[in-house]
Amino acid sequence: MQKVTIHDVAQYAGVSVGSVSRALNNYPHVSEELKNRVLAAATELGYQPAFLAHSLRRGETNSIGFLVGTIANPVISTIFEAAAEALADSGYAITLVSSRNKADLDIAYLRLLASRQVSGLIVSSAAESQDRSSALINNLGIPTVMLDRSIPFGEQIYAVQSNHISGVKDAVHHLVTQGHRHIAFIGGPESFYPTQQRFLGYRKALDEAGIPLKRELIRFTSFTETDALAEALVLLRHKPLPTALIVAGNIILIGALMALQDRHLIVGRDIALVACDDMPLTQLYRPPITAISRDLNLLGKTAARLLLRGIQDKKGNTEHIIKLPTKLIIRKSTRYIHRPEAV
Amino acid sequence: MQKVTIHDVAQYAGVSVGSVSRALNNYPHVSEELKNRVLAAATELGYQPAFLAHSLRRGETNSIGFLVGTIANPVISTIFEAAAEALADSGYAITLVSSRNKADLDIAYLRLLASRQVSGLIVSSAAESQDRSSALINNLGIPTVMLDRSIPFGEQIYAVQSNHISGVKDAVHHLVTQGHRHIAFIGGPESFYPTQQRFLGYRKALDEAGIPLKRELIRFTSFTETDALAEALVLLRHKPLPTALIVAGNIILIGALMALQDRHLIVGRDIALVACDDMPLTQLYRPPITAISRDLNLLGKTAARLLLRGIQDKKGNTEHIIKLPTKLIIRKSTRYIHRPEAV
DNA sequence: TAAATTATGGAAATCGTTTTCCGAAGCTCT
DNA sequence: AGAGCTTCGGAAAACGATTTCCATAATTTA
Repeated sequence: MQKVTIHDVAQYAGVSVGSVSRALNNYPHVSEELKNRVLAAATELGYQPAFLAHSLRRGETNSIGFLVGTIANPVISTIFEAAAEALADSGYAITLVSSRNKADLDIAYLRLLASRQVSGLIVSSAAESQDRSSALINNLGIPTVMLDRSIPFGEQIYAVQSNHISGVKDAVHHLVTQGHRHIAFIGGPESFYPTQQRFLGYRKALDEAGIPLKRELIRFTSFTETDALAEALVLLRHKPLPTALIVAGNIILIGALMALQDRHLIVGRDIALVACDDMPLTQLYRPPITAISRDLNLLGKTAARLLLRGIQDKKGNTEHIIKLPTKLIIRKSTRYIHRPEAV
Repeated sequence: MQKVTIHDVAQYAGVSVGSVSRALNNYPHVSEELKNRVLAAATELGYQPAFLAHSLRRGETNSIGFLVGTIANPVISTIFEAAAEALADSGYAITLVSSRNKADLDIAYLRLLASRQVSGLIVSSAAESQDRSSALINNLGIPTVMLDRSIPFGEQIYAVQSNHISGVKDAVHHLVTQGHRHIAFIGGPESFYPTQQRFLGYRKALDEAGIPLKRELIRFTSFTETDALAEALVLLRHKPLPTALIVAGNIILIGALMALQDRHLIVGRDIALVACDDMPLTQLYRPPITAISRDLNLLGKTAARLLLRGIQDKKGNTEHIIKLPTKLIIRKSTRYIHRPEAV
């Protein structure tokens, strides 16, 4: 299992190293006969071009960097899986780094990926201060796709986003139709783009329905289940109890469900519940939970496609932001008609 | 943002390139003064050694390859997250490839990772024919840790496994204590190591309890929810209905729960349920589901530690297989005492 | 037939580091 | 004063491929 170099192939095939390189890289002015001979020798010897030497000379690594806040989140990992398949089909390998949503690590990892000369970047981190990493991404000069984030100014920076605004608006409208007027909202950090968008949809929909915004029905939390549990408990201890709850985030949902169980509130009977992202938990919960669904697979594939185009086109003549739809899936958790109590 | 090379640093600091390299790599025979001057110049210019050139010369990439069947599985992604943190702390970056449990892709990706000269390998794929990939891993000569898999013969091959046997045995004993005698089992592919181990525990425990094995209470399925649903339905249509069901796999669990809901069977009342791996779904389901739990974080950390040791120690004087415990967490899904009906 | 094109070989430069080898200067220690 | 050690510079080899430059033979085209 010694490493077989291009010289070995050249010698084995009885040709020069230059010819081997030309044959292997589909250069012009190379005869079919020689090409076949080289290819045969290469497979015979099990030759694989040394990645490092190849990349050093070529100046590109055929690998892309993927930065996430955590991969231990089914939504993220599903998106990654889809993107990874598309990228692998195009011959790219992925270096995945997880910053645990720490801004310092975001910076460090971006530098790491840059120093490894990745051909492209997909970023889905959620650290509090996005300013520094945005500035860095701008300076790097590497084609970058942001996943469900607002994008920096740069030329080579793209984004694929979900239409959270219309998703949450649909949900609120649905709740209002059911008779709800005390609709609570709990989401991730206020600085977090999807939270902002969802909250915006929440406000717009309430406004359209002529329902005044009540600050005490709104909570923002970190990404941990325990924090979400604590914040949800605050919400559920409010008198009068909100009749509906919109949970903006799949991790937040876990904390919210814990809080509901802790308060012995039955979903769909004591309180209506809407979740963001349709996952096994929302489908299988008793009762099944109404969810603002989106195609995570499509999200990942689109990100990969956008990045590949960005790597090829040096001129940014493609769309920079792609917005994907959401779809409200109504289930039993919101299907009981709520009769507003007298005030 | 031009690339600044070691020559620039040398010139800027007024020293030779050799001295820069020696200073940066902590070589002996280099004065404090020169070292500081070089370091200052390096930070001043924002110098970062070119990864490719560095690795090419050094012969190691400081990166490890991670092969999974799919990362879109919370169990896998949680393990990955833990391992990634430990590896990153030691300065390694991870190239993650997902084979979608296809044997051909396993082989292709292993070759890819090898050609990229990864320093180590963590493998958690689950393709049907493990023979070819095992042979390949053997030949690669790269330190490798198998995650919850049986290990090939090789010198540099390690594994960290969970004690599924005792876990399932505990579960069966618990069910028997509750009065159950018709205990069904549904798991992943029969060739899949964790399935084999869990099934072994099932058989042993039944044997110890003096309960004969009934073939019609046992189903194996693929990794997809839809297949699991179909197989579970077969099981649940059996007359008489088994009074308890052990589900070996978190994806399988999704299909099983779908089947139970389809048959309008209430978990814990109509049938007792035990799941493998304690996840949000098992904790939050109504009623909460008894689970054979294991510390996924520890699993990942242990794999990373084992691999790092394997990379340093060339002599294999460390333990090659580490077995981690499981713990039965009893919840309401098995807490109703079952009264065996007269036959 | 002259000119142009095609197909190859051979040698060398290049990518940016690390590493080695040799030499020189300075210093310390008997 | 000579031996030995430390500290550095300068040059060059290596890592393994790609790429370029030039030369040469064979073939085609004008």
